[in-house]
Amino acid sequence: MTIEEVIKSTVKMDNAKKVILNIMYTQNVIQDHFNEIMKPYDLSGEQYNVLRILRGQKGNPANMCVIQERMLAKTSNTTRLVDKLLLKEFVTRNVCPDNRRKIEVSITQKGLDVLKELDPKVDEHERAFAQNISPEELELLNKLLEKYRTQQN
Amino acid sequence: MTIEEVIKSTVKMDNAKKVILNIMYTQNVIQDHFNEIMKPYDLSGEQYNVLRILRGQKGNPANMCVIQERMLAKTSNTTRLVDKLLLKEFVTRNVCPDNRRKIEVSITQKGLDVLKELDPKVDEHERAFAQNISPEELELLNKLLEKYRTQQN
DNA sequence: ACAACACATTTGTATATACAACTATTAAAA
DNA sequence: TTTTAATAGTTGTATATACAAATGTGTTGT
Repeated sequence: MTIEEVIKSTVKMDNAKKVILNIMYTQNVIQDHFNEIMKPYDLSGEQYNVLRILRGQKGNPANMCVIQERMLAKTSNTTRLVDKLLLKEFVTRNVCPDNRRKIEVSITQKGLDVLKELDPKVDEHERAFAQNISPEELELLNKLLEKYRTQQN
Repeated sequence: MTIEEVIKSTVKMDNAKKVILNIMYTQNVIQDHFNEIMKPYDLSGEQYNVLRILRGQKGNPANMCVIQERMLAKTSNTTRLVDKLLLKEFVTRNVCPDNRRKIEVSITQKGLDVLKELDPKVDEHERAFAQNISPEELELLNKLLEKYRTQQN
């Protein structure tokens, strides 16, 4: 399905506009698919993302600002995401003893367990899309996207 | 900047995962840039999108479900987006005389004026990203994205 | 020591997304 | 004709995004 078909556009668009719409729409499709996976676990995509970052810390706690800078959506509100994860007992939150401005967030065993259960489903989600194109095209797509979003002043 | 640098990942990711993150992140970058343009006009990206669809009707009103199906985010709440546009007097809303379940939404002159003022800025926004890659690469990117999101059962 | 500033995080407010439940209207079936 | 079902849109609730203001803590300069 072309992007024109998706938005039922009758007029011809140039490629610059089409790429923007294609990226926006593809992101929507991916996110909807991902949310379907998370739904039975009562986790949002961004909550999952925070858990994944915490697991990546390999036992060390992470400050709020560390979590923030590793997230895709740079403006999301880490405090409130962590609040939700706390309620589900997937993380712990403590004031940093060295610097009382900082907060140490750690993933709990319960959080690790849910991630482990999700791992194969997330892998499958990633592979499902990737299988639509060849490995060479996959690599090309990565390169093009990285080049596309980098302002060449 | 590669996607690994963006999310400060230390571990190696495979291309399937990288493409997903690249698409999600690129969409974020585009959207942030677009929101910057809309900000002085007190319009959100989705509100702009609704106005653009209404202009595309060329004088004819659009039902709520027509607007809905032409939007990128298929789950967004058209009622409330139109509410906001009504307050700004960018659209009108009337019950359809032939079928009282339906609503006819039309863009006002004030709405058309603000779109006209935005047109060059939106064009410039689209071109700014497109200029980072060649016209051939732009076309290839479109093809790859369309292929990528289409399940080949 | 104290003021001024920087830093880390939280809180408030508006908007948007996700999705289910609800209302009103029209169409179809019995 | 009455019931049932389908359609179009609205409303409610929870979560997330966007961004500014506020809070509390640490650091630096005088």
